[in-house]
Amino acid sequence: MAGEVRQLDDRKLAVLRAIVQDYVGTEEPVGSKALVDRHNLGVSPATVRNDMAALEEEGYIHQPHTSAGRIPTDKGYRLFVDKLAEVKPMSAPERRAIRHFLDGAVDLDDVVARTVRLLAQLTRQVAVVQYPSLSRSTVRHIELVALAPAKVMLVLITNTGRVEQRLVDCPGTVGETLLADLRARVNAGAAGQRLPDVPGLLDELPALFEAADRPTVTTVLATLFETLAEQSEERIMLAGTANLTRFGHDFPLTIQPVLEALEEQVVLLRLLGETADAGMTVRIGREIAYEGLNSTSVVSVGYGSGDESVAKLGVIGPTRMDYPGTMGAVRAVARYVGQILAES
Amino acid sequence: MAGEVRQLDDRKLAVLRAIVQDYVGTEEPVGSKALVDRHNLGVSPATVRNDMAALEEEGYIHQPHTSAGRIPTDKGYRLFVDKLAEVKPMSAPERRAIRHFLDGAVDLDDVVARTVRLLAQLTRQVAVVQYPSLSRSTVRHIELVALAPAKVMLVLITNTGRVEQRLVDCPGTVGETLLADLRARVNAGAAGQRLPDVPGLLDELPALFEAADRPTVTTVLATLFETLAEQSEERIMLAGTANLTRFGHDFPLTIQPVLEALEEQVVLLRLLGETADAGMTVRIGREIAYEGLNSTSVVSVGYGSGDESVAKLGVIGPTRMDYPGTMGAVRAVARYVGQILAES
DNA sequence: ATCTGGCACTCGGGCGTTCAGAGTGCCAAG
DNA sequence: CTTGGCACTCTGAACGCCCGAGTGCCAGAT
Repeated sequence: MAGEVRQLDDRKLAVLRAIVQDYVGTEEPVGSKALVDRHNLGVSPATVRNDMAALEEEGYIHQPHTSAGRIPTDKGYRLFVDKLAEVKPMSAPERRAIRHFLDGAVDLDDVVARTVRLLAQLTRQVAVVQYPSLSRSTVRHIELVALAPAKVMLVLITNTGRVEQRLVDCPGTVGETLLADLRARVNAGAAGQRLPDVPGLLDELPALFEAADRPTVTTVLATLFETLAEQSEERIMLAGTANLTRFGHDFPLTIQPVLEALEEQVVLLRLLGETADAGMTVRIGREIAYEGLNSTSVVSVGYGSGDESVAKLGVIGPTRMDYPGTMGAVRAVARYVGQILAES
Repeated sequence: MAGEVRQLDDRKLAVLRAIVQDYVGTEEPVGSKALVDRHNLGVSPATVRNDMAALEEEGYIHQPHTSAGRIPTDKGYRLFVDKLAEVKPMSAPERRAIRHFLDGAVDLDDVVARTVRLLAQLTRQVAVVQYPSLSRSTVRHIELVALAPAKVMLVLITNTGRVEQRLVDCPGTVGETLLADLRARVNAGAAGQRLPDVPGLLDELPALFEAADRPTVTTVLATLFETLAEQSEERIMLAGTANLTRFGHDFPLTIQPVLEALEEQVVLLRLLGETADAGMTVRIGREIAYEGLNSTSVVSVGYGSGDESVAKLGVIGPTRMDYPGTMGAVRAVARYVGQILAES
């Protein structure tokens, strides 16, 4: 275990930290002289050069050309994030601003919309917020509405305030009494339950109805289960794409695949889905499975109304990002959204 | 009236048309020689040069530098769109592809999502689709659900399949009978009516209830009217932002304000809102009120299930776009979406 | 009156050269 | 192990050059 890290004494780590900080600030390769000038390392440039050579040897930094400064590699950022950086807490005014900004929300859509904008603004990067997921939330109410003799509108309302509706084509005419009966029984069985648990709880239901009504009951239930299970309905919202213009100098090349990725809800969902349930997840450059995002980093975290997370949110930016600041913003926003959800 | 146009005989118009077409194709200023080579105009480059000088005099084209080719101005594109170009119909295979692509949609969200992606793909530009607007559609059903003694969930279902929900805090406990009564009366009065008409039709309603119930009734109705009126809930969906990378050579400058504009739902809504109700609207460059989009053009059109439009959709691209093709795609997509909506 | 070929002129952009500055690696001395 | 010194490398900006595309204008042809 000590094998690889043995090489890196404290000063080398300090040098790496300084390189990351400077590079993030200036966006330019950083040389030995600039380093000792801007951080008081207490040693000479020559010494720093030796350390840099060692760091490069180990693959933490790299120089674009001979006689240019050094740039951190993905591995360098990784070490920085894991060992060298602290999450930077938001300042009190910032926290107040966050709270104030989120407090005006009127419904779930609005909460998510405000959150994603806020996050984009705070981090000056691209923000992604997943809607509170169906699978984690519970049923608040299920409504059945007769629209036509053989058409029923199914409306599912969750505790997170989300509403899903489906049109059900029934095999035959549906009487109002049957509908009322079904509605009562479905709600009795499902209300307050977690969505994935509902099918198991209701599978005896058709047996309680008269044979003639059973086809209708099973049809409605099938649609309900479908709605419950439907992963594809997981929605996300994003904001801050204009911040992509600050990505780098070599423009169109970097930005195009990212824009493409951002349009693929599936990609974003998988991205957020890989977030660890507890704690913050940071993925850097090549660590990201999706190719188009290989030159970006993703900072994501779960948020939720209680102590468990119902959805994820995060930020996508260049690997050269301010990790402590970004992580601080992401964590703070996630907390406040959680509180807002808990209150409503 | 003939005053200004007298200058432009048929050949000059043909030259303008050729310039637009070539410039759109090559993205480079087009000179007199290239023009006669690629279009058989039957005259010499020198003649074309004279015509170009005249066109420039009139402000239809402009040259970036002495001794460069000509580029159409906004005014030139305007003339091209109004007088020189035909909407290019989709080919039969294209139409089939459109239909096929849209036919799989399962609900309104899906229809809109598919439409916007399709449009972005067809035009290789940024597509915008507005959800069928509340104000144009009619009430299919209004559902009231008691969630807690003094909390009622209001669900509004429109004929376009859209569902809006609101939580209502009532001044006192709400009995199930009252709720059922209210539900019946509200639906009796509102079902099938256009949304903006509903408040007028229901304003006598509180008088029909007992005095004790009236506060509850008015509260619920107020929320309902709010929901009906709420313009801010008009939603849009967009796709194809990755196509922005093909905008031009002078990158970040052009793209940033556009990305910013695209994130402002308000801007996009106003943009679509300015679309004429009938026919297609093309706005070019400076004609667009919003500054950030001054170097883009917008092609938009209304779509709807019947003969009247319930919402708008459109495409945003560089002023140098293939107008006939874009207009053809926009028109075709709008038609098919209308049909899909009518069927469902 | 209109078109055309010819001609002189302009200007942008590509290309090679030069030059300064930043940064390095290495070495020998502290 | 650190440090100052030194020679070396390489990029990128600046400069000048020239080619070619394109123009405007004019005089002659139709």
